[in-house]
Amino acid sequence: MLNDYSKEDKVLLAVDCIIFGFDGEDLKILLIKRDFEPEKGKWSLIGGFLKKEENLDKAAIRILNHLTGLDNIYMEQLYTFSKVDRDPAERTISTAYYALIDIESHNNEFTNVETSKWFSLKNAPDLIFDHNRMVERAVSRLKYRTKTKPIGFELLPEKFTMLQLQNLYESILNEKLDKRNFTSKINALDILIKLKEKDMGSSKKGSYLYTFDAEKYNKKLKEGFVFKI
Amino acid sequence: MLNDYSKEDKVLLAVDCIIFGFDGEDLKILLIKRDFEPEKGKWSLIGGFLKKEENLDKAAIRILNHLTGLDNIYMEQLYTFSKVDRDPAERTISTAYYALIDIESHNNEFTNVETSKWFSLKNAPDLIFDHNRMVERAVSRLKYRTKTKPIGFELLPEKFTMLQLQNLYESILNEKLDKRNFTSKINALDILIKLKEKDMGSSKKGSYLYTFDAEKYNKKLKEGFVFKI
DNA sequence: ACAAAAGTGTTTTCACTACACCCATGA
DNA sequence: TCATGGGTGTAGTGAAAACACTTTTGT
Repeated sequence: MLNDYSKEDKVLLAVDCIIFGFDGEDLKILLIKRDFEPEKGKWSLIGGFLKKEENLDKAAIRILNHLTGLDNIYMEQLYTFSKVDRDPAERTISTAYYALIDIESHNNEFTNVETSKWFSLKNAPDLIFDHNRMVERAVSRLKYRTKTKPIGFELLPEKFTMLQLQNLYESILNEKLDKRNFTSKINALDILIKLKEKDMGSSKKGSYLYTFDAEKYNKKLKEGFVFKI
Repeated sequence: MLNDYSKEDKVLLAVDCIIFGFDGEDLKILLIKRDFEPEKGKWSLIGGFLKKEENLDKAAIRILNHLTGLDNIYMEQLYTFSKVDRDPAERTISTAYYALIDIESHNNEFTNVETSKWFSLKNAPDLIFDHNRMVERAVSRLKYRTKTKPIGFELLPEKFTMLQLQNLYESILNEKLDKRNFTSKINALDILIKLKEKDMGSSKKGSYLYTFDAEKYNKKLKEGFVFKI
């Protein structure tokens, strides 16, 4: 006996992406103005539909790349949203992914999408469908992840100052941190390389630049190291 | 302009359930022997397909109820698995849910499914498709949740002893805990009611029974209390 | 010389860990 | 009376939090 799959309902499976960015000040998300019905003209996450011959991770990468031109971006599956009437036009299920990108380094690559815009999380507009809930869930996942994995660096340029890193963590966790405690905690992790180079942009004295040492981090992981902030 | 949803691929969306139970000794999962092709005769999670007019949570509840008769069970969405050839018979996506049930109290309700069986996690058989990966992910989610939410109580009878609770945490976290430290940590949480009643089954002295005080817990939550073990 | 941001240590506090003996009871 | 599991407290250790002054340099 073969189970009769053919009797079962098939559905459209969408993928929506919450794209986080950081400009040194605020945590931001990238939104687009929808240029088709339903909800034309309202702000929305970028999204698309899963194709039969790809898996969800691939679909998310494709959709992100298609709308932003970006490649090689940190992405993670978040949750699958399935309220029956979530899309008034048609029964769709949506698997949400979130992505972390460094705004500064990729600023010029966005020219092909005139309708997209970065919003500070705090004053982002209302979104279509259940996209607000998706963003909420993404934010809380991001909080958790940054405490337990070094994914924060995905949001920063390759070289960054300790203060930028602290600002990033403060934006994500939405709380003030103590400068000395933060610095010594990060230094204790021993996964950054302190460069000879200084960033002279923000002060007369200048502040040292750091990079994330992925190789060292992975080596430490294998030895049982646990990232924790 | 309307986006042309009709050009997009539709897929079968399955729901698979990892059902955890606890018998006072070991953490267990409920599996069924598949009685249809493909993979007939092999062990598998219980599953079914999403129907057009229900959301995933409802589908998971329906599937669990249909195969076990159980109702009012803690369930949580885990992850959506989408490898292209995960089901050799047909392109399906599967959203996994995990459920927590108290084996003792529901032991008799399983009579309608002769092909289902509880397995200790440690010596569970190999499962079909990507179900092993689903179980792995469920176990690690369960570990995290039990540390940060009082969901462990879902796996115990309404009344339980401190030792049962400790055994449960030891099974889930897969490590030995210190009896005195565990007891005082739990007592410090102040979310259990110590009953006058004793369980005389396991010793001559008898051990006090407790129940989870959901009302108190919710009240404390509102006041900013953070559950942490 | 002074303004403005960078950089740096110590003390206190609190949570977590390790650890061992008496109690109550049924047989 | 003794064997069995139940129940309980304290001291020590280590991580996190609180906290302020000196350095550098461009203007």
